[in-house]
Amino acid sequence: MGQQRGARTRERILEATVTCLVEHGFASTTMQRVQNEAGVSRGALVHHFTSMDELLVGAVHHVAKRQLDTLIRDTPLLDCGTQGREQRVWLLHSVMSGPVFLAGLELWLAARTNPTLRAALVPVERELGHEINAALTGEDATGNLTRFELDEFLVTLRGLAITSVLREDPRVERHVIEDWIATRR
Amino acid sequence: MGQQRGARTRERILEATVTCLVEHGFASTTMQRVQNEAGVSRGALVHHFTSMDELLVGAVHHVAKRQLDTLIRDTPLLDCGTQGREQRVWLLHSVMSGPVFLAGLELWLAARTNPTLRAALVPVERELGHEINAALTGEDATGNLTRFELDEFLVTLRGLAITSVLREDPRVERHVIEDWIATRR
DNA sequence: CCTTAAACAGACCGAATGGTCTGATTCAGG
DNA sequence: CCTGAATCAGACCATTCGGTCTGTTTAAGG
Repeated sequence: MGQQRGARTRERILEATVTCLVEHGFASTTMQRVQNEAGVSRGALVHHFTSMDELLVGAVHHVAKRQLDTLIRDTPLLDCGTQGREQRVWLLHSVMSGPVFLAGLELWLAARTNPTLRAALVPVERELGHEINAALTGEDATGNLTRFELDEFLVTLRGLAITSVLREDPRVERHVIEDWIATRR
Repeated sequence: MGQQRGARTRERILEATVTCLVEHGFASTTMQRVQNEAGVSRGALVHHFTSMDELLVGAVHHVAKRQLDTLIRDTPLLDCGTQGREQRVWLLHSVMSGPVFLAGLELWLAARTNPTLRAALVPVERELGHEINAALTGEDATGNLTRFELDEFLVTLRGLAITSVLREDPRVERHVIEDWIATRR
């Protein structure tokens, strides 16, 4: 059972990192804040992540894992046909929104000017993209999206996320998504 | 003539701030870096912007001004009809991309967790939105966009910006925009 | 039980940060 | 020319940062 102890505090730390990213933003996510939020000592934090960059890389993987989890959890529920098509769109929206995605967004933008973070985020995001692609696109099952539709809709979802950062307006969000569905039927 | 001296260094500082935001990101945009980039002393920097928040608020206005400048510079060149419609889309794209917009994006996301920055950015962005709205939408001139189309396209542009942060792929960008034009004609 | 390595606690450090303070310099108005 | 406000220069400071280090606890294997 003791095998789990280290893994559990590691999880606590990563979860605390996500919380800090969401509540304080990337610039104010410090080791001090993370260890306070996680309720661990400096020694524990440093034992699992020897540097700040390493912690952030860990957060990248953690966020991707969380997103992938919700994806594979809800994928089996999808129908076929037009109805399933809408379900896919809203499933994507659920994966690409909420606190976890917000933390990912902070990391995403920070990765632009942080080489280490970028080197970690690019392949992770690529793989997540592949998973999404495998789950929601294809020509066999009716209701699936095309590859381009997927990429395009991901762009829209990112735009919605960054937009709603300053203006919290669920109606516009809903409207844009419904219009996206309507225009490519 | 001396009236201009202060204004000129102030401009240098703001321009340096934008440069730092683009090259190092929000988290690594420090007063030290800004004064080095601007080539001014700490005294000069502090004289014009008494705090970091004030500097960032100044940067917000500066970025908005720069964007508005390119907008009103190119607006008179617009045609009417279908052709003008495409021109409007690409004009919007030129306003919502490039280094200046990237700096704005850093400020935008940082404003989420920085109350001072948020309080400054929200009204500025609203006014810029009004200017864009007045210039490119309406029912009188053929080729103009509807209000909703504008909001929707701005979402797409923000999504493209955040997407191309990690994957620099002009073809996808171009493809998405052209598809946007094609689907709502 | 005993040993050993993993896991953790917390004091400590140099560097960097935002911000203050005292002077020097510039320059417009009288 | 003189005066005073605006502008700038740069030393200085308290705090916080990421990171190191030493010592203690925990728990698994022999």
